[in-house]
Amino acid sequence: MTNIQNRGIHSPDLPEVASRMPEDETLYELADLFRVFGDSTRIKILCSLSASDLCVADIAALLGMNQSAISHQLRVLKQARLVRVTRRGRSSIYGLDDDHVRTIFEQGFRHVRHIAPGSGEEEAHG
Amino acid sequence: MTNIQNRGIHSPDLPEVASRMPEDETLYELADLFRVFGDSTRIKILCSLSASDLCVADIAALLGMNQSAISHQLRVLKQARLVRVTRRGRSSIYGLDDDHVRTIFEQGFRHVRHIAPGSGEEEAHG
DNA sequence: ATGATATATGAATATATGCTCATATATTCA
DNA sequence: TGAATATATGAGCATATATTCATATATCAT
Repeated sequence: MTNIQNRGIHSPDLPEVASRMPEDETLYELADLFRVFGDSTRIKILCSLSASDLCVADIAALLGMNQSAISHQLRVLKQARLVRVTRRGRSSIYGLDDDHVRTIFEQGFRHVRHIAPGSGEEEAHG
Repeated sequence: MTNIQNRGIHSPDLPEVASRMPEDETLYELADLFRVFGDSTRIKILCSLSASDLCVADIAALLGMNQSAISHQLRVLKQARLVRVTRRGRSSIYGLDDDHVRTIFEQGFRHVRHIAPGSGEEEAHG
């Protein structure tokens, strides 16, 4: 029989899918958030801070990078509300802003390690 | 010899932090993973696919973008193992690869909803 | 005040990346 | 077979971005 397999819109679910899409603004914010995680320097910084609050010089020393680069990236992280900063004398002490950061981080970790979420214990890097 | 407040390494935890840092390779993979989430087009694609498996043309129609752009991004998502593809006739049906994707995605959602909108500097969306 | 230390920031640059266009590949149907 | 449809891909361009360098700002010690 002349069964029409594919013409125009292919999935009958498409209107349903469209109706379930969040606001564009929300999706942009989401992409912005993940983009901040999507750089190895920032990942290393977040990973360090998940272990302990640290000043800029310590982070730079830990990562073997220059102070300016770290400071620039800390600004990005701060603007994204992923880290908070407290002035302490001459130093700025940075720390993770909240536990969402840790959670997102660890989910990504599980993914790259191919470990099922919510399964057994895992080395806490934070 | 007066009291030395800060010289060289500032945090006594620094060696401990260093010892807890994962392998560089792992951190690069983690950044690579998040970078894939860090684009609004790919986020929209993932969001669509979290509702239903879809062919390329449907995704393009849904997002109002041209087929080539979507295809290029689907390749990125496939290489990152965030989506899987099944050939069905002339169409390629894409779907989320596993539930990690959904979980990471939803954690991000919680974060952006948790942050008070408009309370910080924001960049242009891309 | 001066000098030393710690961090922040603007400009410049090199690289990365997303999109478009044109085209190639793959599949279905007449 | 050839036409039509669906997707994939390479090249080129425009934009974004991560780093470095130089320098500004802020704090502490003398």
